[in-house]
Amino acid sequence: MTEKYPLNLPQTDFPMKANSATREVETQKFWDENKVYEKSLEKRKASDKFVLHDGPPYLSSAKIHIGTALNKILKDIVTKYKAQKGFYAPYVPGYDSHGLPIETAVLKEVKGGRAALTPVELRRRCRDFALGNLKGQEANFRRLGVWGNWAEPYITLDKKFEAAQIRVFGKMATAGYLYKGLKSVSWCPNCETALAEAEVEYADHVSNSIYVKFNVDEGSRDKLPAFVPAGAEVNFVIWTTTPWTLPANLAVALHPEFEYQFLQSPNDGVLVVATQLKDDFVNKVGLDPASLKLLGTAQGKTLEFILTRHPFMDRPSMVILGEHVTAEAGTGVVHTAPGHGPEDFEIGHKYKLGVLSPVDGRGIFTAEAGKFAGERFDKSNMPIVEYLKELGKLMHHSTYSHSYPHCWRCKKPLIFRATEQWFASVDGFRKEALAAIDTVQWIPASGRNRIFTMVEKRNDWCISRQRAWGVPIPVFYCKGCGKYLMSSQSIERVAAVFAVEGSDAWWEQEASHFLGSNFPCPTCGGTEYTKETDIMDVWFDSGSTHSAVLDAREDELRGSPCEMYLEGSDQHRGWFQSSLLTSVATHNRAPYKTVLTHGFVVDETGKKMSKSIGNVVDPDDVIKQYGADVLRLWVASVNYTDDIPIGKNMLVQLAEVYRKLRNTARYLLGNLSDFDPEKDRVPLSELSKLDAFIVHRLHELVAGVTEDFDRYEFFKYYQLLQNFCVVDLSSFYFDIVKDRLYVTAPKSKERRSVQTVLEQVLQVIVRLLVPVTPHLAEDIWQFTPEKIRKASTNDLSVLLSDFPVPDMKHHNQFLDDFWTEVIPVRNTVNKALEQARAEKKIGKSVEAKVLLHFDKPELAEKVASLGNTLPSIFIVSQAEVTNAPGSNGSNGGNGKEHSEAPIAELTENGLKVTVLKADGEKCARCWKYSTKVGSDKTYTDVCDECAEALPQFDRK
RNA sequence: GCACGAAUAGCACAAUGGUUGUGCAAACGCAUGAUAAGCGUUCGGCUCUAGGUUCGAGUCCUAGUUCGUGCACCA
Repeated sequence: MTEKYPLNLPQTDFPMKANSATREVETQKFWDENKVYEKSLEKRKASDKFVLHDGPPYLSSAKIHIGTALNKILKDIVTKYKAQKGFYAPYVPGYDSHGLPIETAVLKEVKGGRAALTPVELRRRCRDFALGNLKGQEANFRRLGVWGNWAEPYITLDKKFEAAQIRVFGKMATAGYLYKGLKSVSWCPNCETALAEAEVEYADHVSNSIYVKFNVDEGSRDKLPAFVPAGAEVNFVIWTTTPWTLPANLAVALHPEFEYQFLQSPNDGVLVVATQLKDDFVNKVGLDPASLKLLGTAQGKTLEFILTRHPFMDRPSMVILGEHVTAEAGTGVVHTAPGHGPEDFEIGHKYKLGVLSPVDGRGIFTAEAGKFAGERFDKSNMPIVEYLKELGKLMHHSTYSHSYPHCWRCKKPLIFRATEQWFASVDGFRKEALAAIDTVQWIPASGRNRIFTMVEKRNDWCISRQRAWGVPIPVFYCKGCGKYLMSSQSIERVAAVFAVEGSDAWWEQEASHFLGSNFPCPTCGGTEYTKETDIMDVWFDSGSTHSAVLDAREDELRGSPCEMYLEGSDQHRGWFQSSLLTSVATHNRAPYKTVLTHGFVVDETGKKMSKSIGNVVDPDDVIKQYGADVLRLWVASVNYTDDIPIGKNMLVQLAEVYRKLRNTARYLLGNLSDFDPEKDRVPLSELSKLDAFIVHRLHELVAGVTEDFDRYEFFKYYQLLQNFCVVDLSSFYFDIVKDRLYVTAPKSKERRSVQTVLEQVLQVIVRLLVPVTPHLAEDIWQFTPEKIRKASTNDLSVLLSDFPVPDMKHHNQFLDDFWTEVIPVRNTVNKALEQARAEKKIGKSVEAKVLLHFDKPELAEKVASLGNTLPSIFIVSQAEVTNAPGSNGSNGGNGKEHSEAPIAELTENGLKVTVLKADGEKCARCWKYSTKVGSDKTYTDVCDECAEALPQFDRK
């Protein structure tokens, strides 16, 4: 194009295209090399702290998934914002490195399994595996733009961490909160270990449903009601969905208050079932109701102590009473196996039935199971059913779908198994824990009830695991008397060794290595010990971070309690709870002041993500295609308290918004290339109504987003910021002001006024972008002219800058009201112009002149008050208010009567807009139409304004 | 099964009990001096359903549906 006349076109090297794949990585390198995170801490080290304590992600995989990315990004948004607000806001990332899933994953690769390795070898492999995954996860996290102390993360396998954890255990032990006991616990036969409640999840499962007859023993005949005929065969009928637990059966339970019917059947003798369940039973089993004769009824409690014969084991099974028997399903006669159910265990204890648990750790029947010995529990369901059938004890067999407990790690069905385990007695400090919950701010507030009811109802915490990869339970057994040793001194000795040698020492060294040769047993005085072989539940590891990290790194993290824990809502039963319990047990306080939770990531249709459906979004792919900032923008755009959707469609839109933000910045930078704030700023009081309005809107924006960030409602920030950029700036202010920027003399006050506003906008926006899109913010900052950077803080990195503070002196209610009325006028004018355009009467709006006639004189006056700036508001060449006092010809019109006919007319909301062809000729420079074109002697094809401006341009 | 939460345009989010809105997307157009940009117009909603309170309900109440989360599960 011919550069005939000079213009002030935008000048900037800030690229329109983000090129995120390389540019973001460069930016991150810049932050690393310049130690921006460390500098931010240094700058704030004397300030109030805001410590967000990282919940450690589990190191079972080297790649993070989208939910983990979301979590880390949320944390980073919070810490970056708090740092900008002037807080000392360190972030120490952590990793959860022990535990069953890692051990299982490692063993999968070992030929010969567990037996092929010594515990120490196995542990070394687990360690390598975990640390390898750590590398991968760290790279993933850093690529997200998350800042923090990556050089010194915390890792639960760290020696000092382990020592601290042992000391937490010690404090709980000496407080009397830990004990060893025989209980029926959830057991994963696949993982060969006990599980805590938090590790159990329910999933649909198809079980065998069987009805089995328990024949009354001859010896108990006299205990039966009198109406039972002598010599009759009497059968209590139980229902169960786990045939494999029958070998462990020791009793049948009735409800003491239920009424039981004695039914004479044609082929099965006298059947005993609860009255309430009789119809259901008859129906399910397929008996003919007419063939049954009711002999009489008896209350459950009258039938206690009757002995029945176990259907296939040579022993009696006694009738006992229990309140846990329900009338919801089955027969009201409950098969009771104390070794395989918590309720059965308790009732068994009451009746002194003993505990029979004929299943080993791998789920294989032991010799106690008789003919089923050697069989895996789940493989023996059918053989047992077949056997019952053979014996004539089976009344009915079908399948039954219900939800059933599964191991949340390996996803396989669990069993209940009575074993000796270590427990933390939640009862011992439940009251304190509940009180501590109410000292915490839960966001959203429903989290409080969630954890409260969980803690209120939870049973003792089973903290022992029969595995190798973890921190050992630091307990010794006296060889002399067999009693266990768990004193503050003995535990401290373990901690001291671990701090130096790590917990491998437990497997490498003898007990004397810890206790010395003269540590007398408090019971018998013996000095020879063996070591406990169980390790601690990993939840105890991560539950100890408040001590092992917050307290242990007090210089850096200022100790427990910290300001915030921020995790997915599943952690109410996980980390939030384990941390709370250990913190309350040792310090009688919560380890956090605020707990913020988010929901789970789902696909765009609201479905859970799963590999089998193939709707999984990989954060890596998003970053490759769009960059980390777009992913971060996604995090900021959604209301994370509920399910959080993500998908292709959303990402495309987010990328658009990102581009809009980027181009907004590019416009600002381009038009500020020649602006020196020190010399060129125009005082606020001298700005036009339009310019001052944008400053006002900017102030409103800052006030709004500050509130949003303080409430952690980032999606509101996202909306506000986007609306400001699109509605206030791009389609309104930028569009209007372009002409002034490009056309007026470089140093003219009109142009400097706009630049004054643009500079303010830039200074604010670039800072508002920091928490969510730090790469973009930094990119903008690095392309900001030196003079403008100097005008604020001239920080090396924008991440070191302060968050803008809303400034009331920029608030202007008058202008707010004014433009609230005038902007709709502009919209109406746009519609009228569009009519003319649709009829091909005009192309650009500057080809038009508009006449405005208002029903309301006040509004006419208001609009007319914009004076000669009125045409620019509509981006037309001339605009007149025809019914405002004194408006005649003063608004860019030529004062003549309009000779041409209107090319479009529109009446709307009390405003009539008439569109005419613009008066005069097109100015060769500013492209507006003017009757003054040609009036200048030097510049013969331009308008008067251009002619006036041109001499002020430097000749090139 | 119980509890809690949610449901507004294709998508993301708004709306002190008072005319359902913003952006994106889509369609059409303008422009070509923010240019792999920009602007305009248009389209798009029985605010999940059914009742109720109210002068007036997206909003409050009741019941239900769907989704989600948590808890409990049948021995």
